[in-house]
Amino acid sequence: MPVKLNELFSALSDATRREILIMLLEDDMAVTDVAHPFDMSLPAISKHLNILSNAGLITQERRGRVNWCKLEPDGLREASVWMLSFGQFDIPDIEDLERLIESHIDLTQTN
Amino acid sequence: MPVKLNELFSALSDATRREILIMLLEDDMAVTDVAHPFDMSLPAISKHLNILSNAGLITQERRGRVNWCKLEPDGLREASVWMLSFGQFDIPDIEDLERLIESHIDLTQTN
DNA sequence: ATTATATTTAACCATATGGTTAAGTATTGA
DNA sequence: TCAATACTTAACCATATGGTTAAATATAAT
Repeated sequence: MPVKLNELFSALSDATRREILIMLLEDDMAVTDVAHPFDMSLPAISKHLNILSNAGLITQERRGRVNWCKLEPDGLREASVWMLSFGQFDIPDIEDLERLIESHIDLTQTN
Repeated sequence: MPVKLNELFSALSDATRREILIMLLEDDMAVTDVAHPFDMSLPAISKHLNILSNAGLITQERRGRVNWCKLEPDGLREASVWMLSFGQFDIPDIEDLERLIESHIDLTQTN
């Protein structure tokens, strides 16, 4: 099942969903725990997680009554290939990248 | 003026707009010429071009009565950094990338 | 068996999105 | 000057999106 660029980019276009991805970078999480930091209802978060699943960015695995959410890093690959293949810009400086990875602050841009 | 990830990813989530970007990869184009291959009204294309402009993906420069559209490749950089900094996946194989760049077929995915 | 926990589903709502057609604005050409 | 060209703007419409609350479901704990 090929990743769909529409759904992939659309999933990434929402700040809440990007924040969820960043949280999942740390560790797998239950839905309730994903929801906790957000000023938003649980059903709203549940919807966001479905959108991320459909975009192939996360997977969910139910064990008992908790649904574990796990980052699916391969999901980003297709979009990154699409963008890189524009080839008009350099791959960003590796040190900038490392700095970004170390502190995720720059990733959490909310708009 | 920092690029906004919401607007950037949202702009990229539409197949028409991605096709427009690919067209502009070849050369700058007038609005009418951008619109030509699409089965869609001129105002619709005009709106898409505005969205791409606001996302920083293109610039428009009016000379006389024609509005020239130009790809702004730096616009993609911020989103690519965001994605690459997830760092969980390898930068795609350079040969895959070159193959993609040579034939844009894989870029024109319509969904 | 009953209750609490974890989550999804359903119904609803306001606003955003992507399209349309019709009218408006410049600029160019005859 | 008048008409054609190259757009943009306005008004509208259907559907999508992102949120809500209330009810339903399934598992776990008492």
